[in-house]
Amino acid sequence: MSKPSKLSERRVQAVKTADAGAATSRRADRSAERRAAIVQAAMDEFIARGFAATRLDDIAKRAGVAKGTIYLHFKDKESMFEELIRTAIVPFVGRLAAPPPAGGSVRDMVEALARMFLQEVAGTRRGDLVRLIISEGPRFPAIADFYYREVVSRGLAAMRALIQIGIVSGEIREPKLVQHPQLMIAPMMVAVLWKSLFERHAPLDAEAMLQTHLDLIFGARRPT
Amino acid sequence: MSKPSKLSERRVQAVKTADAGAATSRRADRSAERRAAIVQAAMDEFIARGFAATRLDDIAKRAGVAKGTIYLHFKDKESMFEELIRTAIVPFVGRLAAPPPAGGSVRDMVEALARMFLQEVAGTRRGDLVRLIISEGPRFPAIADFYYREVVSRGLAAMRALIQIGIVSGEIREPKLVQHPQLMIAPMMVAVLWKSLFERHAPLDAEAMLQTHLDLIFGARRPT
DNA sequence: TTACATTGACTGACCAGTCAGTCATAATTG
DNA sequence: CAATTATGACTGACTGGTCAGTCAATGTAA
Repeated sequence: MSKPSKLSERRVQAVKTADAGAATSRRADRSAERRAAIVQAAMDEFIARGFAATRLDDIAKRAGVAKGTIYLHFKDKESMFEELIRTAIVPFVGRLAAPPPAGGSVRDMVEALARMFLQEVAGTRRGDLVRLIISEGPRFPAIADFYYREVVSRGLAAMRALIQIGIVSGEIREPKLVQHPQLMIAPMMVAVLWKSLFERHAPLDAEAMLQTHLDLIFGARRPT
Repeated sequence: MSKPSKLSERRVQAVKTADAGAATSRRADRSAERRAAIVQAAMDEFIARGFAATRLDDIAKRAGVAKGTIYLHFKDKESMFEELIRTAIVPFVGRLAAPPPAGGSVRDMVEALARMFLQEVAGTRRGDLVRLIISEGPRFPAIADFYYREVVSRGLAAMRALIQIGIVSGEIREPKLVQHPQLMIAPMMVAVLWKSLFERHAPLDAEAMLQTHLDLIFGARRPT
């Protein structure tokens, strides 16, 4: 690149005058906005049509941008798709690791996690994202790998830890459960797919199903 | 490919001899064979690549047939896909309805069903078919409808009936389960998807998981 | 020979990716 | 500060390749 000697001063000035502290020029702002629009539009299109059937022209139109602009931000359709999904997953990983909502009982903790999941994933765009990953996973091993590493294995590990605690404390009677944390997650998975595929055939009360599931694992709640 | 002049005589003879009486001409036979080859090839390609990314040229090549031949059997790519999936599902529906393997306990019946499912679906081409339906369902509502009507609703109804019996007989303690037969199926679903997506990251012992699942619902087995 | 099945070259629509040109903005100069 | 020049983000018409679907020619059974 070239000498950024005076440039930096200018920038600093602009910052001092115009904006609330971030060191961004107008151009960079606009560029970032556009990138965000493209990401949003691409997400919608890929979810609606899948990778192969999605046209970059449609993404561009939806983002209010010329097709060429897409190629200023992404190498090609394929890497755009992969980067997109990675980007969408990352913030969710934070959620998984961050809040160990230390309620009293293991059941309460599991319930809180599961509710959060149902709330924020099932029946939302994120749910469709899960379906998209299931769809395209085999053809994009990089994505399947990433998803396994960042979400599945972590999620299962967290669940396994909770189960372990539950077994030690006596809340969970079935010790083999620790070997199959997938069993804890399975109904949530089914809920996500159901909402995405069959909701209009037969609406699913995921909350009620969750309660029944928890009753199976922790024993039915004593009616207070 | 050279002149098969005598070959035809041969064939006719073969038919007269070997054929078990069905009134099929040589032509009809060949046509049926070809159709079967196309169906097989198309299934493989669609499973491997999804609808949009599958090329009819590839299907034709794999089936050992010219592309035009496909259009003698199917109207176009789309209806071919739909018909294909319908055809693949139908025989499986028979299985669902047919064998009420009247073992003694409900647990044994559920276990038999689940094992059959794991054996014949998880980790096989049929499992990939399930994944394919999940993938393309939203873009082929006709297929999602068909699948819901013929497989999902029937499967759940059958499971619900079993659960009802289990509750009445006291084998199942949780009465709410009858409202959520999906809970019975969920681990099987997860097993199918797991095999298809994550088997190479972490192999899943679906049989063991099933046992744990059944123990959760029916209570742990008394060690004999 | 007739009637039907099969073929594969061909067509036209479609679409990912390119690039020469435009123009708002940033930097420099007076 | 205004005038001038440089930059690079952005555009969209264009290209080359791909692929669903067609059909005239050819092969095969009846």
